[in-house]
Amino acid sequence: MNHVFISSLAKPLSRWLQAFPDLVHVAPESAIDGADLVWLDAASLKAALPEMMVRLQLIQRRFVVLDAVPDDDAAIKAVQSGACGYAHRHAKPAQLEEIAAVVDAGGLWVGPSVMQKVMQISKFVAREAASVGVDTDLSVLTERELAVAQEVGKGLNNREIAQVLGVTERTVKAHLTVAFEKLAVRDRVQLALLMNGISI
Amino acid sequence: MNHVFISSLAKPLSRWLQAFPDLVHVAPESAIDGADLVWLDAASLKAALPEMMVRLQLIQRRFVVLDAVPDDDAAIKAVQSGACGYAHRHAKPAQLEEIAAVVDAGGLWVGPSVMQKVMQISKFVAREAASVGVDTDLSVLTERELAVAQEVGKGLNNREIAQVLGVTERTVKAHLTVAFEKLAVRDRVQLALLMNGISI
DNA sequence: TCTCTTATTGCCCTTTTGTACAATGTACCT
DNA sequence: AGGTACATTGTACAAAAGGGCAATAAGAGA
Repeated sequence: MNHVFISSLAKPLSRWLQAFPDLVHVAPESAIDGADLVWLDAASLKAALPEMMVRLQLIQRRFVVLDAVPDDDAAIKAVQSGACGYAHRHAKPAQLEEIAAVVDAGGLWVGPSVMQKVMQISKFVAREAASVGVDTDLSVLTERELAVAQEVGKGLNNREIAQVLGVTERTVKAHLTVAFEKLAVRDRVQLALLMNGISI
Repeated sequence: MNHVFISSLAKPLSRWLQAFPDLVHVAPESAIDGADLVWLDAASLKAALPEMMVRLQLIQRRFVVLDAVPDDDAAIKAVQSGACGYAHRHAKPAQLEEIAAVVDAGGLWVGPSVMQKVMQISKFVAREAASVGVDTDLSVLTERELAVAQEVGKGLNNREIAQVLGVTERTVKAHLTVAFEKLAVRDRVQLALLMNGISI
């Protein structure tokens, strides 16, 4: 994993180096090509932070904000600006690695108190956001289960799916039974809707 | 680390065992003394889950909720009830281990979809213009046929639709038969997609 | 009044779906 | 070599969906 730390410091904190010996440390104006994860040092970036976050969000780059003060409100603001994590800049190397692992797995890392506040905010929006269609985690499905599910999403019946995939109808049913359980839907109608990004 | 899995299953899922070979698997009524981390299988615990969470929160025991449903509302609710994590019960062993590590480090673990919703809070308003949808000619349907079709579009089955509309299942079928013919679709799956603006 | 449409439901039937309980074979990993 | 996940298929069964035939009822209109 490729870590890029952005700060106005002369050199990165030793803790950062300890966690990621191969990290790249750059100034605010520098390019960040090829970075898997960007770490922003809010304490030294100061006023440049918001603009920096907007830029990273636009190019869909995952980033974590490191702050001198564990301020919940700042954390929420960071997450709303697209941050995948918010932590103390003096966090222990082990914790930094932890955060990197979580973010790499597609997760969001913030402290417990912050998370509760974030949850409060998102509670109201959750339903509406769901109606827009948030990506479902289809990675739980195997290749064949996914293939069958996609055909269901097109409106095909079992016989047609069997024909398309070159298997028997029984096999199609077997994949569907597992897919229903994994995606927690009741039947093919709900699966079809799910596959088209429609929340049930 | 001492893992205790609570479920109503006869034996733990193989994925759990793979992640934690030394796990302890117990029934809902059992004691959980000496557990470092408790995993609750929401899918099998069902209605007993909320009470279980309250109990664990009271004794300050760290716990993670495993659900068959990737439901973000449930995730938020779980965290608000004191859960340190919320994940899919079919999550891969590596992910379960990661969650355990995060929680052990005092963190909170939620999945990508919850994160996405949180991030979409600010963006949501801008996206409403995009939801226009292709207008199918639904005017050929009578009032009741349309009502039934709309419920199908939500993923309900005939019994539920009958209940909602206050008629018998037979009546629902009758309306559906006509609706299929008028809209030139074969079955309820295709109708459900059609009602959601998805071309077949 | 008589007709037409729509809504409703029953009985009975076929087809489709969905599951339970297996078994077989392959690939991969420890 | 043994374990596990995955894909595949079988038989058998239960549930749901779908439809044919037919009857009743309400409302709108010629």
